[in-house]
Amino acid sequence: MNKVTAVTIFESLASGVRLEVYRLLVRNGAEGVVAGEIASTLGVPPTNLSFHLKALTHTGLVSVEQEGRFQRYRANLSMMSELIAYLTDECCGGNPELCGVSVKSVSAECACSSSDDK
Amino acid sequence: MNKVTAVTIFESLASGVRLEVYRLLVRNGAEGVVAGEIASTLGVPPTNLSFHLKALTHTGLVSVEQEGRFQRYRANLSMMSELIAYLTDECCGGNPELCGVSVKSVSAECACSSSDDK
DNA sequence: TTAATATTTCAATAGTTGTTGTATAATTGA
DNA sequence: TCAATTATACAACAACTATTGAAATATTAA
Repeated sequence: MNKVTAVTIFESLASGVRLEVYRLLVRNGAEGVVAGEIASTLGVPPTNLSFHLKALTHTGLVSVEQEGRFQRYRANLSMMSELIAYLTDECCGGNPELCGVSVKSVSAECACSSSDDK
Repeated sequence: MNKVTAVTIFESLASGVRLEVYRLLVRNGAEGVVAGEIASTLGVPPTNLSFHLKALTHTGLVSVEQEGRFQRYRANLSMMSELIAYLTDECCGGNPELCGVSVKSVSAECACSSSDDK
């Protein structure tokens, strides 16, 4: 994780629409959600949603897979783990355990994001 | 943690300058850093730094304490813990342990942020 | 092939954010 | 008190972001 990537991730989530999209995808885990369903669930016009989904996929925070004429989106949780590590790994001069924030890395077998971890 | 607060925190960190400030404060833990030292360490003009510090303190991500004519800033790590919890607590329909991301809450005795946890 | 569905791209516009210099406020030491 | 130091507030401008509707692209079904 580097500064530019971290800033881009924060920009990705610094929008009410994108934050709701991300959380919806986190809740739906490996199953993911297709674009039209995201739009109807959140009440966001498809044009606008597409704009925000593009921002989220561009950072890698969300992945997309074509499924016939649908686009299925999923949250990429390992990116979030890396981000948290970046924010805390130098805490107190390199002793993150003192800070009360810990992160386990996402394993390949993770029930929540396995189909999404390539 | 609610949506508006979370978006505000992400906005706070969605800037190279603010992210560097935050990480500098995390590294310095309870000791904190005064504004002038932040400015010289990061090479940011005082006027501009003040703008960014205001944004960080406004969200509560950073706290400030007056010390004579200096303003001493510190990272508020408990806010970060809450944010992470907000992002992951409904993962996989309420089973965050499946996601590989865990967060311990910041304790009052935390060596890193104790003088900052009021 | 044609029509319908799902999604994205484009262009226009409104609003927001970041940067700078100058001016101001607050604290300290002589 | 006065001058020096530290930091913030304000105003102006450039740059970026979000939203919308209309048009385009891609897939499926008839």
